[in-house]
Order: sequence, then C-alpha cells, then structure tokens
Amino acid sequence: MTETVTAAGTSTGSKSEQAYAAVKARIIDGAYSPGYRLVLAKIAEDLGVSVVPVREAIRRLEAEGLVKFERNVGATVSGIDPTEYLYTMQTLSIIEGAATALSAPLIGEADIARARAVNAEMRDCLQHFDPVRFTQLNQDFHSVLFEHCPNPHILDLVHRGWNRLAALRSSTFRFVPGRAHQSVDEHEALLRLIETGASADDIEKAARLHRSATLDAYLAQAAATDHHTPQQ
Amino acid sequence: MTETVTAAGTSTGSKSEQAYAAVKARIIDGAYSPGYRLVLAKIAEDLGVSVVPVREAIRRLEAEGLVKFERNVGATVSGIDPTEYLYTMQTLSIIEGAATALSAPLIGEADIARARAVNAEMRDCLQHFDPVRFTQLNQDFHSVLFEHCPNPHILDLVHRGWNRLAALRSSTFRFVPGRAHQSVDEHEALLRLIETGASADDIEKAARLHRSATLDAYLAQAAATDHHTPQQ
DNA sequence: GTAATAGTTTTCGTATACGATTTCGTACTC
DNA sequence: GAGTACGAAATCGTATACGAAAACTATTAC
Repeated sequence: MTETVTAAGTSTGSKSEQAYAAVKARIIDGAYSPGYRLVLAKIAEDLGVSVVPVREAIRRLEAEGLVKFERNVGATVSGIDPTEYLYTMQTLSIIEGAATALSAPLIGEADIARARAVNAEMRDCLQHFDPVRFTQLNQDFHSVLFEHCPNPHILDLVHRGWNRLAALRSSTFRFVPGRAHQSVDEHEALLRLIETGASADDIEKAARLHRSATLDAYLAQAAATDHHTPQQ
Repeated sequence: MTETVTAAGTSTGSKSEQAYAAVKARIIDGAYSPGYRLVLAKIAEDLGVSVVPVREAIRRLEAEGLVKFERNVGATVSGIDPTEYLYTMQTLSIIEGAATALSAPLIGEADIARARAVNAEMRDCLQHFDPVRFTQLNQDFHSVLFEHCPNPHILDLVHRGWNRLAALRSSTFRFVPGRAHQSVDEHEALLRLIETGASADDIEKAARLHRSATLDAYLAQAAATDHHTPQQ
C-alpha cells in the first residue's frame, strides 16, 4: 500500500528511518545543499509521513553533524565553512590512520588485489577526467582497507566523517587534478606497506599523511584562488 | 511557574533538553545501571513531561552510545560488555592522544601549574583511598590538557568517550590501586613532555599509552579474577 | 510434564492538534 | 525618510490519542 518510495530503496519499515535515509541521501547527493532550510512540515509532506518521525530524523542528522539545528527556529543543512572542513579532515586523518593501522594485520592478499584493481580504475578516471566516479572509487578503495577494522566504534567514526565530507564536497569543494594523481600513488605506497607487513606505526603515519595531504592541497588552492568564504 | 526541577539544575527550557540531561545524568551517576529498561511512559511521568520529548532524549543518548535501542521493543542502558569497554578505551586512546598533541603547543605555564595541583591532590586521594574523588580529579586533569584543543570535533569525541566510560565504570569496572599510582606518575611525565616542548609525536604516543595502560590493567585484572561476564 | 497456541497486556510508533515562539511585513511616529 | 512598534503568518515544541507490534500468560493438547 503506501510504502512511500524513498530516495534509495530503504524500506526498513520505520517511518523515522525512512525519513532519516531520505533526507540524508538528499544532503549527501547535494539535492539539499548547505544552508538549505529544512522545514519539518514540508519534508513530512514530501515523504508522506507526519512531522514527528521527520523531526526525529533531523535531530539524528544533527548529531552526525550534517544539519545545524536552532531552537524554535529550525534546521539548515550544515557545511560550507572552510573551518569546518579543516576540522573534519583533521579528525578524519587521525581516525583513518588508526583504522588503517588496526585493519592492516587482517588484510589478506585477496583484499590487496581488489584494492589494486580499484586503484587502477582510479588511474583510468584521471585520464578520462571523471571526478564523480573517482570519488566513488576512492571510497571503495578505503572501504577495502577498513572493512576488517576490528573496532566498530572507529569504523563508525570513519563513516560519519565520510558523510560530512560528501555533504561538503558535493557543493563547495572542487576536484584538484594534481592532488588526485598524487593520491593514487599514495594508495599504491600504502598497499605496499601493508603487504610487506610494515609496523603499525608506519602504516598509521602513511594513512594519516594521505588524508592530510588532501587537506593541504585544498588549503593551498583556497589560498591561491583567494577563495572568498561563502558566508553561512 | 512549573519549571520542573530536573536532577541537576538544567533549566535550559526545552523539555526535550531537560529529559536528555536528566536521563544522561542518571545513567552516568549509576542510578540507571547497564541493562536497565528505559520505559518511555514511565520516564515521562517521572519527569512530568509527555513521551515525545523523552523519546527524543533517548534517541539522542543512543547516538552517543549510552543506551541501546531496539525497534518496537524499547531502550536499555548500554554497557557492561567488556568488549564494548575495550572498543571505547581503544578509541579514546587514539582520540585523547591526538587531542593532547594538538593542545600541547597551546598549553601555558598557568595550565601546567593547575594540572600539577590537581595531580598532587590525586596523590592524596590514593593515600585516603577516595576513588570517587580520584576519578573526578582525573577528569579535571585531562580537562586542563584538552581545554585548548583547537579542534572542537575532536574535543567532542573525547567528551563522548568519557561519558561512555562514566556509565560503564560506575557500575561494573573496579578501581585498580596499582594502576592508579602508575597513572599519576604518567601524568607528571606528560606534563614534563609538554613543558619541555617535546615533539607532537612523542606527546601523542605518551598520551595514548597512558590510556592504553589503563585498558591493559583492566584486562589483566579481568583475566586474573576470571571475571565472569555479566550477561545482558 | 512439555510444547504449542490463543488471548491479554505492555510498550512502542506516529498522526493529529494546539499553544508558544520567532519572523516577517506593514503601518505609524519622529 | 528612517526607525520602531504592532499584528499576522510561519514554524517549532509538545501533549494527547490511537493503531501496531512485541512480550507475557494462561490454557489446552499431546
């Protein structure tokens, strides 16, 4: 009957869950861009549910940092702020570094091979200039590394960071070709470290630097183009 | 008028906020111990509000890992599980390590002096065997170190970890005197590293180890006393 | 005595409704 | 003409109510 077809095929049953997934998807894919005003009643109508589950969904998204909520005023899609980007990237570099180091001993040859295949495809994307697919593959690559992470809390933090980035990137942050080439090389170097059984410390440092370098590239570009801060 | 006096003097106005603060406080101070069944209607009545804001509060606490929520069944105070403790401590060691390293350059002489005073009082607590105050001072000590942390996301993660631990510790995990002495010494060592301007890397390692050592002490004790896992 | 089942109770999930708060527009005054 | 005050509209926050799902209990069949 009703079974409102939410963005992705999320038929978990709970209206609240549906609303959460739908709004989250729209934020991440950029349909709701940063600053967008999320009006409960409007979203509720769009999704064919009442405001209560929508409110719950919004607050959950707030806890994940995807929306900003103001008492008696309403919710807006968060993001934009370069400072926020810096915070997120810095946190992510730490978390991903740890996640990679913890996962490394559990990564087998098959995983390495799969990661290499993904990385090769990323190189292709650079030839054909396909930044969207590149970004997707980049996630796939890191997913291979992290899927064995023995600490679910850390894995959860990684995913949260990714979601934030996805929301930010989809609207404000540009693709930096020079950095992308370097990134692919760093992936290969990481894989070599892992398969040669490098120390956890070395792997962590490399993984951290991988993320930090992307941040630095962004900062450099921002400075170079005299990036005018889009205000909230 | 009404202004329901919630547990702590939390008169933020919003019922949802009140419920959140009240339930959180009860979990952390142990009034609601792990496994305790959180029935919406009952809590709502206790607090003198309706179920809607209580539900919102509970879900917020779920996002922070303090309660476990099951669809159509209800919420229980999470915790107990030693595995969960391990995950939390491991994550915290990483986050605190980074937080300390990032804060270090911003810590001044006054902060160091304050931290030393707290640490001295911790030593006293060991003489008089006052584990409750010791735990409080321990938080104070680390607060001094972290309060200058330039990345609010990381600081937030630290606080979340502490809350989880508080909820766990208050009911299940025991005070380990031997470890406590060592902990105080490590604090002093950390302060020396910071005031001598050691490298961020060294500070991070030391801070991480400080937390890891506590985890190890727990694991050793658990193994020694053949700690029988209290089931959910 | 045990297991399956039907009925009852508890508790959750969400729709609806209404009071409270903010915001926006308009008119009025200086 | 600019600023302020007042009123209307929009939106949030929460109480209440009811349907749905799960858990519990008692009963019956084997």
